[in-house]
Amino acid sequence: MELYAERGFENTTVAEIAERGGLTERTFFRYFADKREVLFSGSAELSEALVSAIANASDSLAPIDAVAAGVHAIAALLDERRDVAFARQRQAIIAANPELQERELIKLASLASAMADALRQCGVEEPGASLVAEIGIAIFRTAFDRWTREGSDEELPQLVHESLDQLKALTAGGRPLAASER
Amino acid sequence: MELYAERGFENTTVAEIAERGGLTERTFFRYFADKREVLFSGSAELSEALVSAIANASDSLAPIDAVAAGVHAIAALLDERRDVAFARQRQAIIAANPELQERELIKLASLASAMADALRQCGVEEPGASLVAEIGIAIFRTAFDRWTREGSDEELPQLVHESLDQLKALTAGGRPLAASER
DNA sequence: GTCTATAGTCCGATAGAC
DNA sequence: GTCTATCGGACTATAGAC
Repeated sequence: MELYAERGFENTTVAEIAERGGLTERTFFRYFADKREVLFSGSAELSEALVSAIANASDSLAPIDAVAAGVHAIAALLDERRDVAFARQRQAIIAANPELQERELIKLASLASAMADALRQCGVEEPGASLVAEIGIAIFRTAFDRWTREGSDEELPQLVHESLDQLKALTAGGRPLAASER
Repeated sequence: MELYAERGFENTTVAEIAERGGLTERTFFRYFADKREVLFSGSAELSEALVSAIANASDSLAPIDAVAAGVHAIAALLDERRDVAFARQRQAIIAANPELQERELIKLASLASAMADALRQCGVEEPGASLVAEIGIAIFRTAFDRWTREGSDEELPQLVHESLDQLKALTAGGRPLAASER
């Protein structure tokens, strides 16, 4: 994090990271599959929190609300685990580099996939499970973006709640499409 | 495509691609930023179709239906441009390699971003514009996945329509969450 | 821990199109 | 004469094989 923040991700070599950490280059690659992965090591924990929250959600909840419970679990974890300043610095590093954005997106896709699995366990059928899981990620992304944006001082779980309400309003739909518009 | 399909993406060198194309390695890199980009060169065209469909959509449409019009435009383009067999082979190559999946995700994110811009032009406010754009991508992904899956013979625009209907049903929501469940 | 293939960049040369 | 396309070779860092 220090090196990436100081001189940027692509101007940092693995040799430099290893040196500052007091190990060899080879040992770095034993712990992290590649240079990007250092910034994403906490994602397995998020996935577990997400899945267990959905599994424990009442079956009487609509799928979208089960997803909301899962996203709230992630939000609570992030909100407590480390401060906003940390998340902001990390996001700034990622925003400055397309390779890191790619890695972030695939981590989020993996969260979506875990979420879809959990929903199927609760009896939600495909392709609904995958679809609503993607929507869960969209809610999370929107809330997280606002959380890390300078100037916002709301707490993450609250922002998640707001995004969910917005989603419900936005997807309510207006008049149906005429055939010519499809 | 041929080489990637024959021996896999990571077992193909740029030198081999260049040789089969009758150019040098250096020239390959003039046209494509990296080895992955060859598979994603058509995405700018999709983005243009998406944006202009949204810009031309009636302002009386709800945001979600404007997005639906955009996604339908992409679907129509893909459905006409090349056959399903082509899309299937391409998807199989991508599915076999995480690096390619990363690239695909960032291309889709770029589509979402273009869609959010177009929605803001039509007067949709943030963060709603970004949120509903993400949802548009989720609809597209779901429909496209089913389209390229072996055994399905429905046309892409029809699958998009089905995914949209599903989404509306799924996000309708059940009972509201109690505070303890958030 | 050592060794190596390969992606991708930099600098520069050349040649044809308009 | 300017612009653009191809090419050559040297170079570095990543990442994988052993």
